[in-house]
Amino acid sequence: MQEDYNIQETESKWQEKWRIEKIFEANPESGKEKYFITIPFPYLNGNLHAGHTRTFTIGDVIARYKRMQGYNVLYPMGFHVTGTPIVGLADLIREQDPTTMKVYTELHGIPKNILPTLDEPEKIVDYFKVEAEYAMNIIGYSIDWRRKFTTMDPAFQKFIEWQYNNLYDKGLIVKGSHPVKWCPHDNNPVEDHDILRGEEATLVEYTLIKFRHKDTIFPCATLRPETVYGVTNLWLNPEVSYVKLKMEKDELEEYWVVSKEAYEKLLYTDWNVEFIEDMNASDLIGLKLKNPATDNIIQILPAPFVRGNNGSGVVMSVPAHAPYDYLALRDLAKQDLTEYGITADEVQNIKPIQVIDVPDYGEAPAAEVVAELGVVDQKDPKAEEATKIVYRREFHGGTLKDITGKYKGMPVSKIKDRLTQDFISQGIGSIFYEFSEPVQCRCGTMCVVNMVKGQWFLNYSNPEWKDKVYKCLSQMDVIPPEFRVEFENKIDWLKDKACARTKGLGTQLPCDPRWLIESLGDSTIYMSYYTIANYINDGTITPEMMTRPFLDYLFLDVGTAEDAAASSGLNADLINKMKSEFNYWYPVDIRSSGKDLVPNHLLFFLFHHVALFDESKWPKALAVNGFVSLEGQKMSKSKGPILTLKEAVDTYGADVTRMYILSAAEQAQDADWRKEGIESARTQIGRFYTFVRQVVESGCKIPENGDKTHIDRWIESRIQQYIREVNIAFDSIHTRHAIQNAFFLIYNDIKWYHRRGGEQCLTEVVETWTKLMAPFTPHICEEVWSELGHTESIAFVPYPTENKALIDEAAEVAENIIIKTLEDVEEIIRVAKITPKKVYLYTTHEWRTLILRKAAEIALASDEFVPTEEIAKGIRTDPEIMDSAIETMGHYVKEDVKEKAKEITEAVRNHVDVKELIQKSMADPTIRSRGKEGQKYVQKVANDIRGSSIDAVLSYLNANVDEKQILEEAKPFLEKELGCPVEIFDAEEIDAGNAYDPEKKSRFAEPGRPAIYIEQE
RNA sequence: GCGAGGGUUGUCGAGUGGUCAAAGGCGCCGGACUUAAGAUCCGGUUCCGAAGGGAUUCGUGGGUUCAACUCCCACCCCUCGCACCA
Repeated sequence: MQEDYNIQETESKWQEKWRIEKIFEANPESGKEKYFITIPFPYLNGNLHAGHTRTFTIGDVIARYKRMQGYNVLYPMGFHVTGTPIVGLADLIREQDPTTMKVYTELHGIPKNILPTLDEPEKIVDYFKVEAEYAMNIIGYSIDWRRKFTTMDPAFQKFIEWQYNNLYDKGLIVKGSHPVKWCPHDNNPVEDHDILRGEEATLVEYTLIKFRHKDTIFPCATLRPETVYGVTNLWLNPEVSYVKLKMEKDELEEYWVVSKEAYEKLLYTDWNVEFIEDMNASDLIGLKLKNPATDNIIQILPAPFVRGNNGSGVVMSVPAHAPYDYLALRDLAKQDLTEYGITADEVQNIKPIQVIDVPDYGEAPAAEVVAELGVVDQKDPKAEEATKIVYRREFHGGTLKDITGKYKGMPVSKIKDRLTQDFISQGIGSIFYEFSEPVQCRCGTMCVVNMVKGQWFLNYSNPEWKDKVYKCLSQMDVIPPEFRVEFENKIDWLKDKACARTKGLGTQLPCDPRWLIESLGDSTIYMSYYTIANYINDGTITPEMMTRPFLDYLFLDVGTAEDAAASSGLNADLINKMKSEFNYWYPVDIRSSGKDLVPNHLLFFLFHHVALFDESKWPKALAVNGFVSLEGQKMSKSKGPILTLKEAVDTYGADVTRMYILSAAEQAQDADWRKEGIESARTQIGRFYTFVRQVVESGCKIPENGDKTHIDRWIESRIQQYIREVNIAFDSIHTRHAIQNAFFLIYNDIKWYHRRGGEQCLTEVVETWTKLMAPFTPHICEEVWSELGHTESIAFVPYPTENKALIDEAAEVAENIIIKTLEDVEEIIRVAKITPKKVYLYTTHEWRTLILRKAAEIALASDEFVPTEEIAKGIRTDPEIMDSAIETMGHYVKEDVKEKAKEITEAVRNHVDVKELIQKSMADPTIRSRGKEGQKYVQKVANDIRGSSIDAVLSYLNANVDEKQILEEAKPFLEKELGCPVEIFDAEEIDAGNAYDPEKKSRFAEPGRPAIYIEQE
């Protein structure tokens, strides 16, 4: 073996071997179970970076693990190039934009003489696809490269056309309007990088409720449409300018009164707006109108807190639930309103109308919170706080009251969309969008929300479509499981999505070729394309052959092979062969991705699969991983900082990079890439190699007829635990936990084994260790594996599984006694600051073990006894508890579980109570003869068992170790470690007076814990 | 604001009711080895302690329990997403 492990040389050696032997080119094999794993293909507007490294490495490690488990694994890769960023990058390069030139030469590592030549999108794609493939090879990904493609390949575009034709025919592509951030000056949508101020702004959807006075509508914008049932009056601000407008949409023609600012905003909605006249607020205040939800007659009152630039400038007053309204009414009751023709009675007679039931509040939550906080009036800053509190409480805990009719009992948090839709269909509501904060374009103009009309949409809001997606999701594994609710929320949240563009690279929309298909359409079902991409790349299939009958037959089993053959010109047998390959690989077994893609790629992946494919082809599992930052800083492709995959591998090597990125954080968490961390990973790899080299050179092997020693049995037992943990961790993609067990913990035990003089299991243990690490660090493991005398690639060697026959509880209990005893002696030496001349160990009296046994017996004899770790399981499977849990719902579940847990715990405790233990113990003459000493120990045992799990006690008793013997066996080791002689006495020798025990330490001996006396120099 | 995740010992992070002063890595300190450095190995790393012990800790404040890092309530803080951008 090499004296020092040469990373670069060894890694490229194995990569070359893998490539030449084509071991990762996956073809269907009948009788062998397949595993199809995909990760989202990278977008090629830069080099692969640390974020890609993490996601792709997770995919590769799973692929390698599954391969070692015996699956036929397909791990393919393609390149995403559609959309605007690549076009934008080409523009920036052509313009020699300084930031871009700097970032792409210095951080993306593009040579200075090459970058300026990448001035067209196609050149950028051609450059980066080569770079990306190179990078993925030098890090050792086990990809089947015969299946690569880019989304601008003509054949792939035919595939996308086919997808959209099918979606269109199913009625899932529709025309409609949607709101965008818009600059009135540029007369264009503003993208995020065009925004000067308000980048964080989001579109807020208000419900507009139409209050009517004769033929004039006063539309109120609200985020809480349910409160319309509690409206007592409307508010207008006498200081604000109002206008009357003629509003037209579809067949509708209405007259609205809104603030002047609202008028400006309405111009960009899908209404036709015609200015009629200016209105004077004073003339409007006092008017009576009808609440469209309740038909109550209410009045318009003056309010200074109403802002013209917020919503429509017309505000509903809900004093029961809105502190401002409550306060304003209270303030108003003291004022003279005769100038508006409003009598004092009219104001004073207004009573809050409760709409929402909230726990802990009565009829008027707003009034209660106002009183609680001591808010003085509507100008008091505390009014804002009161509003927040009421809002939060009502939103989370509130339900609707009888007054809302058919909505009675519904939670406030769920009602908004339904109510808005119902109001719209009844002609009393509308939707109105507004920014969450002002947005200013780079040109200086304030932006508006513009409703773009006549746009093509994917009809994601379609309830039947959503239901199928829910169904699909419910049958899938989601890893980690917390993300399931995230997916459910996003499915719920998803509305129709514009799917056509005019800019960027892309495929023409077949139903309307003036448009390009939005680029996310490429990343929905392309995994199916991988299953035939090798035939496209080798020229068997040309783009012209990608006809609809062919693809329908191939992927959807629609039509016949003959039709498919006739339209494509392909041989029918060949078509059937491809079809069987597709059927072999599909569905996708797992799709693993960064969490940023949850609300888009991953969601659309599900939508498009359920829309097009048969249920048997729906994906099986989703895995989601966190981001990567660099030394605490967020990465940015276009501005930096960024660390490319290639740079990482060039500096540290593939194995180190792989191991580091997967051990830096657990899957769902964000990882921070730190130089310090990866450098330590590098030394770990070196340590691994050095250790294995020593083992190989020493040639230790279990002798044919050799008996295993205690320490051999111990290491074999320990290794089984790590094997089990690693497998469990793999199945839930806990890569960090897997590496902890497969590398660090195992290594620490191997060191201990070595230190204890173990050697005959070393080769066996090191082989297991190598196999466990092979998915993470495949190059060094291949190298070591061949050094260990194997000729086959480790990539297909069966992954270790737990061998229960090798678990040896007695060996572990015995070894723990030795470890603990050594630690105790060392601690005494340290604390007492003594230099030991000789160490004496005294094992315990049999009668103490007897007491321990009696305590355990008492506990175990009880019918109610449940070992601690079983308690939780027992509760979860108790049908009575589950029933009541389902009935009571929510947090009450936990109360029940808690009660039950208490009962069980109580039972265990009561059954090893002191009294019973004393009685049973004292019935035994051996113990009784010990008198007070015996009683004292009974007390202690009862206490210990009560205060902790008795599992440890049980395993000690089960192991039934001879302490004297195991200590004698470890004596040479202890003497070596302590650097002085060690002598061990058992209780019989002590009783017989044959033990040296000048300080009577032997009486402190307990089961599993020998007493210690250290003689000083 | 809404949704999701998270706040643990110098640091990165395990840990979901008892065996927890709390795994493992890193850093730091000390020792062994070495001509030396690195690597490697051993020990320590909250505080106190001349015998294996004790005290105080896990965002903040309350609560439940014989027992809480772990359960409940309230609050504070951090990260991500909120749409036509991939």
